[in-house]
Amino acid sequence: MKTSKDKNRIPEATMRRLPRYFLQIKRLLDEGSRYVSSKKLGDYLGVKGTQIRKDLSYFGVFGKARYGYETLSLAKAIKKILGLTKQYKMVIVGAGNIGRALASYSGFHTCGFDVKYIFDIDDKKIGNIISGVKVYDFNKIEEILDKGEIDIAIISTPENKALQAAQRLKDNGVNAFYNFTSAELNSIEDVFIEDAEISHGIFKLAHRLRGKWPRKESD
Amino acid sequence: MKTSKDKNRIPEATMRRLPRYFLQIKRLLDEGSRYVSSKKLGDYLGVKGTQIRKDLSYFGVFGKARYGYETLSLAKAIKKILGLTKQYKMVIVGAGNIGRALASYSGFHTCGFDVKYIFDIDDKKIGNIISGVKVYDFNKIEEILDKGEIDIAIISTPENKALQAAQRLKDNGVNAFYNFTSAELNSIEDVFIEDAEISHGIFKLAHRLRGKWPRKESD
DNA sequence: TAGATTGTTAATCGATTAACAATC
DNA sequence: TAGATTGTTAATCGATTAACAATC
Repeated sequence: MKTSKDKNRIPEATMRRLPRYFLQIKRLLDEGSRYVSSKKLGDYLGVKGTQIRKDLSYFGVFGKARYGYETLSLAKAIKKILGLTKQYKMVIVGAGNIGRALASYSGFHTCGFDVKYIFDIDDKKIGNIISGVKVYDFNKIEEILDKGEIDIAIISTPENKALQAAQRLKDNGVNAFYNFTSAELNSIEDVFIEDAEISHGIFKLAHRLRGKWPRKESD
Repeated sequence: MKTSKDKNRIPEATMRRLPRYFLQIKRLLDEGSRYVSSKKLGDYLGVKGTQIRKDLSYFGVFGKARYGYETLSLAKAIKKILGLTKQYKMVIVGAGNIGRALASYSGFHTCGFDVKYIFDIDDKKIGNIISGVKVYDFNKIEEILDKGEIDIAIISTPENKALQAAQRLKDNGVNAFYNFTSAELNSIEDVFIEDAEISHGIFKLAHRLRGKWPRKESD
């Protein structure tokens, strides 16, 4: 496991907030706001102004005293930080309920994430078209994918197939995984993993409902 | 915003790990393991043994020196902590791609989360049955729901409808929300909110692919 | 017993925030 | 100018982990 002890490393907490900053700034842009202060942006998101200024300072993003941040250039800066200036090619592995929903998810396409292939092992699904994307036989994946062609794989298989699927994708040159199963993919070396297991969130809600605190992570 | 400064408060970071502990222990139970050490459990999850022992100590969960933790009683303890000993009644608001996938998501039902109603405002969807659950007219929600009947609402509407939908649900006695939209629901007072916006995760992956660090949040 | 593993303490590390001089 | 807001420093707060006596 390659851990960077880089002094210039971006704090994880900052990275968790950045997508929310980005989406809120896009909303402000849509409304025609030209400037936004860290205070005002923070109020929208339940974050303190100092926090936002500090987060942005890691990236050398500068506002103007008295005016705040220019929305358009801030949006561009965060877009660059988040790596949204290039296109990403994705595959979805597992054409179940979640996989199909993700294939149709508009948020990917509008931000430069293109689903190129969907894979499954079910003959009834292979050959189908989901949101304009064809379902291929996962067992023929080596014939279909060029090495290095795919940037990100979404894993939406049954839990007990997730690890072997991800490993096989890695062997084919994929090294970023968005994992929607509850499987632990930690054992795969030298790849990026983002977990998005749905039941985790509902467990946390259940805990808070029982215990009655706190309302949000950020509280 | 009611923020507990309780000294006995469970750290957020602990709460984020607990669901993963729970699922891994269930896997171990399925394999027939009767005991597991904090070291071994941690190795499965990429977490240090001390971390696990500390997390569990907040809840007064005790292992046995030399043996570790008894899997069955540990599973029961975490189940209780997470509030999974009771049933939760849910509604899904928005019968789009994500809403339909969630209605069919087996992870909810098997853990005691029951989807009672699905709501939408589209006449073409109202009256349909999705995974055995009927789609109702959101505009008649007050006639359909008894106050206090519903524990958790899943928000899977378009972004620009999310806030008003959640507010209307709150007015009908719902005070926990699992938000799958990118809308910010912070402005609703005195409710529990868990965000699960899909694009946030893919943004973080894109950032790491660009910058090449770090592989996982936990690294 | 011997040794593996516990729960807890204290040290370290990282993230948040109050305070404030600089500045537009 | 006057005052709002910035970027940064230093203090605080919270989370992780090394160390270790206790214990099964």
